[in-house]
Amino acid sequence: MGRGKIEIKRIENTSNRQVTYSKRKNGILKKAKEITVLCDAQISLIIFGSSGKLHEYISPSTTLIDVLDKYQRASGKTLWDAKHENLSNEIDRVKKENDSMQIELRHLEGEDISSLNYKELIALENALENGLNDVRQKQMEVHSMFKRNSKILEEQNKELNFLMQQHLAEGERMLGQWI
Amino acid sequence: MGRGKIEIKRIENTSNRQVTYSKRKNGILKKAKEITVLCDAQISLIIFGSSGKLHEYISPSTTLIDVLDKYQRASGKTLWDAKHENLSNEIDRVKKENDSMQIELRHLEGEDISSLNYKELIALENALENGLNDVRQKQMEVHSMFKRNSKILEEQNKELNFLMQQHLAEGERMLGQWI
DNA sequence: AACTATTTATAAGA
DNA sequence: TTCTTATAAATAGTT
Repeated sequence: MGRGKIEIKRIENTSNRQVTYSKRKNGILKKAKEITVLCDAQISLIIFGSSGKLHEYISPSTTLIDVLDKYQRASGKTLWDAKHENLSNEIDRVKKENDSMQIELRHLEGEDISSLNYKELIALENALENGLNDVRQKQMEVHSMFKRNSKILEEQNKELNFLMQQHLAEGERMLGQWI
Repeated sequence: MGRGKIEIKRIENTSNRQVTYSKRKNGILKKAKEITVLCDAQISLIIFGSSGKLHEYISPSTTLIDVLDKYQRASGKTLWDAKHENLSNEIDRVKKENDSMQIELRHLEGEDISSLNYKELIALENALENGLNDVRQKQMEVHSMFKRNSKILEEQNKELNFLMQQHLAEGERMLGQWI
């Protein structure tokens, strides 16, 4: 149907392929319209060119969803449910991720640690100590900043000396409990 | 395209209409196949004749679901029903939960704490200290258990006394840095 | 984007 | 339905 006969195989020349696509796309859309009018068929035609551009035809007085519903009933294949299952699986996956994070969080917050063995307990302690060190270092950085700019450092120093005494006493007390 | 030209309007004669449907249905299916091969287009064609019989063509190496997914993305139209929307929403919700837990975890592990303000830093420190206390208390419980059953307690005690001296010295050192 | 020689699809008939 | 065939329609290659 043209100056020459062509084989039905991929057209390698890109611009040729695009021109042919454009022509035949119009052709098939026209055919789709004609068959719906002539034979009152119900039709859904969705085309993506290699560029990814969408072209569609849905017969009038219906919707794609109607066609797909009818398709499911007629073919016995499931469309929504298959999609549905994929989503459910993703939810399960994310929820499991969630649960394990929740457990880790609870452990870091000191809850449910009875279930841990000694090795896990040590690892948890290390994680907490590291975290605490980082936080305290950060606090110290913040504090240094204040220090440079503050005139009331002396007052604070006094108070902190007092607190230090308490800390030391507390340290003594805790050390007594250590074993 | 035939012995005579026909108007594109419904063919009233039923058997004529069915014959034409059958011919044109084959024609459009052939056209659909050809355009996918020639232009590597992705295509979904679903036809219901007036008798209700289903005919379809889906381009090879894809599925109707793939095409419909792509269709949704390209057209912005929603095909999946409310059930789907609910599931999608749940995924979003759970993923958000996930993200905030992840952030919290990272903070407890001492990462990304630069973004916290001082108040948040204090709260984090408290959380970590509480966690650490709980963990250490648990460790102490474990230790007590050992203690009751162990003969080498004396040796450990000596070592711990030594460690205590270091701890106190360290406490002094840290307190010096505190301001 | 038009043109046109050919191929292809198909309407009508058998 | 299927085959045949005259004719309409689609389109490949060209400009």
